[in-house]
Amino acid sequence: MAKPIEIYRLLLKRFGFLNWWPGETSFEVLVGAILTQQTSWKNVEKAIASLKKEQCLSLECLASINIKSLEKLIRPSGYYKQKARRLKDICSSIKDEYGSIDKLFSLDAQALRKKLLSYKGIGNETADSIVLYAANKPIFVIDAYTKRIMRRINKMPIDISYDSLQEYFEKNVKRDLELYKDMHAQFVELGKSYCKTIPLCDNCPANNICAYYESARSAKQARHA
DNA sequence: GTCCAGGGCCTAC
DNA sequence: GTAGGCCATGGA
Repeated sequence: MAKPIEIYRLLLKRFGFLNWWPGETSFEVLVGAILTQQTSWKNVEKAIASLKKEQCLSLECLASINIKSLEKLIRPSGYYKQKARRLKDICSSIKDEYGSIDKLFSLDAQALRKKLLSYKGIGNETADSIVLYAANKPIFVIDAYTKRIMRRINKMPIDISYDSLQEYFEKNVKRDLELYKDMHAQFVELGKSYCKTIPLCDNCPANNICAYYESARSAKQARHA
């Protein structure tokens, strides 16, 4: 089994540090996390730009905006009716319960995760993305790419649960904010570039990474022999 | 024209 | 508790 940190080192060498999820504010990151569900980041950027242009990228504005206006603004991010309704409701709830994003983010990681999961429209991955990238608390984000890659490299079962895989990473990777951020980004980068929906492909660079890892391990074993 | 993206909810079994 | 359907735009 390749250790997660070893896979990460290979990816880091391949892609370089990714400085993922550039958002001007933690609130922008939170909004982006919801809008990017099953949607390419480029389309999310368009929606965020519209919100900024209308000066509505704030908890107060999104909590009170007319729903049709919001739908129009975030339309490029897809599922726009659903996302508009959920985004507005989530912002209203946060505003009523906490008054500000900072107050919400002052909860500890697990309490924050639990609170986020109680909002309709925020599931495991979105909650963890917000905890990690918006609230800056180290929690490991699992996504479809991570699952596929771990299946490919470490023969993890395809139907492994979110919680189990998260537990595996958090048990095997030193809890470090920047490491957790970049490691998830690296997995996504690899998945985006090469893995797509092919569960086990030939001539895929992910396999090169596997091969690279295997040869490195063989070399190490040879040295110790 | 077809496929799919930095998911999650609801319903049926 | 889980498989299947649904939500929808825009780029490759």
